[in-house]
Amino acid sequence: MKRPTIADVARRAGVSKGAVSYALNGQPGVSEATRQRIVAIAAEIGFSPSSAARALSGATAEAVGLALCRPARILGIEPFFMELISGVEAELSARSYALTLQVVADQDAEIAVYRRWWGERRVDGVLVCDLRSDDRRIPALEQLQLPAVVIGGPGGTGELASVWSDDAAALTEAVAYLAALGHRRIARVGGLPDLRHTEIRTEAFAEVCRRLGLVDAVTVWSDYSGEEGGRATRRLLSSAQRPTAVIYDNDVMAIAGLSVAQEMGLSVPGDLSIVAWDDSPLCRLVHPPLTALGRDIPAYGAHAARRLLDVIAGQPATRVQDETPHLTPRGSTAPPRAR
Amino acid sequence: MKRPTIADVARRAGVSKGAVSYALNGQPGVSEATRQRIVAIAAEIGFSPSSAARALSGATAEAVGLALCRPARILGIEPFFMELISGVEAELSARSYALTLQVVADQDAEIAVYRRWWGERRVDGVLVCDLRSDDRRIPALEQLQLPAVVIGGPGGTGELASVWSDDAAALTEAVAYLAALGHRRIARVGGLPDLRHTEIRTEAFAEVCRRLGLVDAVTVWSDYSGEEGGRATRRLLSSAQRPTAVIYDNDVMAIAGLSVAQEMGLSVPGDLSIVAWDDSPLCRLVHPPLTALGRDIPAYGAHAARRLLDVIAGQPATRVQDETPHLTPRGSTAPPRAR
DNA sequence: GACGTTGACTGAACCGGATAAGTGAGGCCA
DNA sequence: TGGCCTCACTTATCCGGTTCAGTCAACGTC
Repeated sequence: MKRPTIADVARRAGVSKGAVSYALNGQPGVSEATRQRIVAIAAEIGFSPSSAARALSGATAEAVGLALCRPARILGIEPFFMELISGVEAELSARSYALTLQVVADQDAEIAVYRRWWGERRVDGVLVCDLRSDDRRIPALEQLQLPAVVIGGPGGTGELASVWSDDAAALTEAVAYLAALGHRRIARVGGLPDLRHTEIRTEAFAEVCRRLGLVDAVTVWSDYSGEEGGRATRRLLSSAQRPTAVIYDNDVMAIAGLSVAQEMGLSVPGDLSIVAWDDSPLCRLVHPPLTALGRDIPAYGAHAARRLLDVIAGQPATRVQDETPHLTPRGSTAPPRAR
Repeated sequence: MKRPTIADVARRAGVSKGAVSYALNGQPGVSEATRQRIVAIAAEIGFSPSSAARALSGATAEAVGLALCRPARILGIEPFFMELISGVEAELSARSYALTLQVVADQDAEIAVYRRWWGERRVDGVLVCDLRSDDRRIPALEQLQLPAVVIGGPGGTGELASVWSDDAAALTEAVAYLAALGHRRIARVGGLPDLRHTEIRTEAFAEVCRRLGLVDAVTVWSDYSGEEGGRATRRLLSSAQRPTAVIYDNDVMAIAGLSVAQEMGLSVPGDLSIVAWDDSPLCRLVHPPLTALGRDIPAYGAHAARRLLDVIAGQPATRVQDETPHLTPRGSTAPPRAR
């Protein structure tokens, strides 16, 4: 089917292309009667302006990009990204912006994608996930002058705009809660150690444990996968002075940990309390349901998308704080059993 | 930063825009020496052709669209879509096609998105998920003449190209396996009843149960969420003649079902065998690990993407079969305990 | 040496919009 | 009645590529 162009609308309305453009974009320069006639004709023949042509003259692509740097296996199982995308998308499509997605293998590939997208004028800006400590993408984006919003921080985002949540406060709340229940040996299974938020959580964990006098506080690192989470748990629970509570950096590892504990004959929460980060519906699926640090991830994504549109519109690149994750106690935490 | 255009390259090379275009696209019309000089200059100043300008003259957007019609909550928790997207993306980015994503509320919104994308020339084709029985999107796409590949079937895809997997055979295999273990009362918790593949599985389930003489075969419907899956399981297990095995249409519901069974004091697999559809890593996280009908979902997505690019290139719209899901027995299935 | 052929390029048109500059009719005012 | 302004348009240009139709020099050919 031949797709109608602005010239088709103009011909049927008996006016020039320019008049049609003014009419459909709400610009002055046409009478109200003519505008309505043109709008009606456009609707009738199903005209929508070519985004390419519009981008070419208007210089705006009406699209933003999101590059994801995780293997398919982990992307699939972690609800985080899909929920984030849903939120981003809801905000974007409300303003008829498109979302362009790409999965990349590493940071260099990601930088190359940004460079290409910007060169091709395919996107007006990008959202940056998985902020790392000393992240090479930040200077690259600054150099390109590609509008961007970093999802993560605080800190390490250079001159770029960012949206961050206070993971340190959330972790502190979780540790304080466990300590109040009577736990003295708390361990943590962290995510990828070079992610900035892992670093932040690790520091906060050390700090609060020191403050509360919890001496055996140990952090082990993992890669967010269930396999690794399970292995880390097995290692922790096999040690001489095994912890009475474990905090996991995502829900998938927490579920794997729960499974390992039960397999080793430990009762949860009797022998071991478990706290998960990222309160997805998964946490309520297992038995006992997991105490979790949750937040509204689609809202987080929507927030970031909104900020990106602001930055694209020329507003200053600020660092704004999103909701702090809050603890939802469920069946997986209880006072430690006296031994 | 000012982004370089073809004119910048032409100026520095001392040739016309046309020559640059020929050189970079491997067209005849420039000498090999000049071509190499132009390519070197383009690389040096970091030129990548504007996708908008190219789309405007070449009439191809170098992008394909994917609209997802599920609430954020379910999109997030089901690994299926994210894995599918990874696979699609891998195939597309290898040919430097972009993927444009949109989450929609319902079929009408989805049709409107297709209409807009096509009108705006934003995409060259689309992938269609979640095929329904008597799907309104099919005639709409046919009418638009928008290149499309339906992920689903067989049947109900009209004149459109499709990639499908033989769910009926897979379900038959699972039932036969349970029957061989000695199960006589097998139930099934299905997904959304108006999805085509739910229908196909339901028919296959009825058929194989009839053939094997399993009279109490009952199917209940759900919405793929853990809550609903758990509720359905509770209902099934509370009935007078409770089943000794349940087949779930996705892994999330299976995990919820496992949890409900254990909560009701039933042992899995002693009192109840469980089979999950979609063998994501989740199935190996829980205890006991779930017997599952799995397949390579990223490969499925890649396959569909490849077909879409073929259709865009003008090849005939065929219906091709992908891998049939295969059963991986794990700890959640065993012969029924004699009562 | 006149003629056709080929190769290597240039110039210009075109894609479909946005938009600045120009035009002509009508109204207002002195 | 002439001059000026505003309104409602039209015309022309531009965005950055692709591509077709020339142009022009070098070459081979009889």
